[in-house]
Amino acid sequence: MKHITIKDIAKHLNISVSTVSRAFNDKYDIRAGTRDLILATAKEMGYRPNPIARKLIKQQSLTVGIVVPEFENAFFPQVIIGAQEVLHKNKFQALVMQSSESAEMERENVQTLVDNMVDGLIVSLASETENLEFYQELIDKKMPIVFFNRVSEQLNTSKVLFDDYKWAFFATEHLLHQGIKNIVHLACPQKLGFAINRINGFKDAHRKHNIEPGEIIKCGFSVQDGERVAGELIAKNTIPEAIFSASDFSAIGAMKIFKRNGFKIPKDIAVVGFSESRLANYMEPPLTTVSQPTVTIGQTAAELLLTQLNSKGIFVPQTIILNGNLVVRESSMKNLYS
Amino acid sequence: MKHITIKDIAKHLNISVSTVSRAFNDKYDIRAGTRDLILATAKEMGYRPNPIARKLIKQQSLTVGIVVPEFENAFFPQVIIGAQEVLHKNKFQALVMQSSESAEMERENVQTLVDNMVDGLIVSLASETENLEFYQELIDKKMPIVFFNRVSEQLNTSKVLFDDYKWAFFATEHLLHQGIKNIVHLACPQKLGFAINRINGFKDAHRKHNIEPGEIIKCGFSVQDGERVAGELIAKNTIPEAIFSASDFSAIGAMKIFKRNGFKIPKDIAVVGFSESRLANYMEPPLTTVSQPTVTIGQTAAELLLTQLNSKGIFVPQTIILNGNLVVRESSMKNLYS
DNA sequence: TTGTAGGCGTTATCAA
DNA sequence: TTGATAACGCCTACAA
Repeated sequence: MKHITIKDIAKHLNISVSTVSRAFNDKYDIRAGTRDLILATAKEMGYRPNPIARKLIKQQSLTVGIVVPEFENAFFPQVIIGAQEVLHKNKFQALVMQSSESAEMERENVQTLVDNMVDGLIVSLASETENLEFYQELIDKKMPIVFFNRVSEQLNTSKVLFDDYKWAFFATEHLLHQGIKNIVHLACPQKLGFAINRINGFKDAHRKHNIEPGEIIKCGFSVQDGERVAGELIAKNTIPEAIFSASDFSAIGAMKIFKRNGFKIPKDIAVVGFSESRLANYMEPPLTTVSQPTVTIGQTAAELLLTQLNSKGIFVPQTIILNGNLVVRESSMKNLYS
Repeated sequence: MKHITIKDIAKHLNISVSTVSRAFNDKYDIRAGTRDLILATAKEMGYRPNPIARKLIKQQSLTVGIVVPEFENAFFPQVIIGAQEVLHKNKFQALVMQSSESAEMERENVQTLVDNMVDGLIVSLASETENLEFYQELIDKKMPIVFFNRVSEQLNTSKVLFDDYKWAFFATEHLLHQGIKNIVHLACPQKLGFAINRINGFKDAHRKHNIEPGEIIKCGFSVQDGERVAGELIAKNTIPEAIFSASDFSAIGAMKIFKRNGFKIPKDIAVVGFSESRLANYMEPPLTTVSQPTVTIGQTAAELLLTQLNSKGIFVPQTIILNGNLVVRESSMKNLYS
């Protein structure tokens, strides 16, 4: 495809390319008349400045790379929308890449973005693999990076996090307050930094109420994982009074199996999920879950990155911990029926 | 961030930049020894070819732009994953942009991608607005574009479509076969090309069985739209024996309201959705729906685009219509209970 | 206020 | 087989 260039306009108007260039960069001296003429004919000829050429010469791209482990679930797309919104307002463009939960693909993606001269990166780690040196090297080379949600303690950058401890605590307490004493926790893979925070929240809520915490079962993120665990509990005949799951999907899977085996939710087993999924509100019964401020996470990450980009010189990484809320629905309201 | 360049290597090795360049482009004559030396030191120095500079001189970017109206739902992300897979195998990179269902933003996105010298575009229209001339101009300028899912008949390009007519027909027939005679269709916004195909499938299935089609109600894509319509049906006391909805979400909303008002699904009202959402299988009862081959749609679109990119010279646009299947679940099996 | 010329990191055409 | 050199489209001293 043929692109109109600054040269075409210069030739057409019989002036020099630098004058044309100046018309598109206000900061230079140029007669208003000629500028208007240039702008007008440029528009007429369908000229658009070539960002590629600009990137090359300015050594900055006005582009930010966003790398997420997946965008199959609602969480990351919403974060991306938040980030894009802020970036767009600040004349920045977002390049989005997803890593399909693969550390290798994540590395490739980041590399591609760096090669393409992004000015900064917003990243959520696919997993806590050893490729941290790779990030450390980038950071050493002064590449601004903001991590969110899935971060590493070892990397000294700005971060946007959710207060997993607190909301796991509250979610657990919400069950304890109803007099429930036997809660099983379906925990996320421990590789993910927040898993331990959710576990600690679960434990400490019990401690506060002087109740022995129930079993903590390792469990994946998926519906299938929840189904499997519920199946095992039924097989062992160790049915808890409540389930607090670190993911909505495993909660939903567990709920499905329990219901299929004749248990009533929440009467026999109360269920609380985590990380408000689109499904939660349409479950039977609707699922109580912790809602994270997804869009705000994205906005905040973008803002932190822009701050860093604008701070010529010294910059101190910040960690921002965002708040959420517990969306109480029927699945956890045991005393409705008591 | 400082990038190592071809010059740094040339200086380091005391050779010319052209020799270094050649080492990275096999097709040129270069002594194996020097090439290996260059490649080795390049690696050591952390050099990576700058794709930006390459794009500029080669006038091709090995990059494809993908523009979708949204990626909140599962559909588009899956299509994107399919497209990325094929592109990646062919050394192409995908730049993904979403338009939040806004024609204006879509135009901006496409423009940005074109400015960034993408070699081609894969697009699903946000809506059937008048900005079609914009696309027509691009097509006239020889920009390869493949549309999918939401397309326009006016644009003569390759397209990837789903056989909406056929599957609406089958879905309707699945209800009629059970002896259901009074089916209401919740139709998509007519602006979307496939809405009319689904409506025609619905009508023709009735025609085949010599049954008068039930009411066709205009309805949006969302859960709320389905809730509203169900509410209206209840208010008017015109409860159908079945609902065939052109979207899973409106089906789910309708189901929710019907259930809340004491109707049993599928006993009182059978429900069929469209476009397999992640929720469908976890509804109560699980929702019967038409499943589209999302990943294949993306793969096919990418393949069509690559074909066009490789076809130096004459190229004839193709339209590929993909097949799906009806996932029958409990929500539509009325005769289970009769 | 405008033009000339050099350069951003590559590739490609010539000579050598 | 290698090296100068001119592009690609744009920006920006410096000169005019």
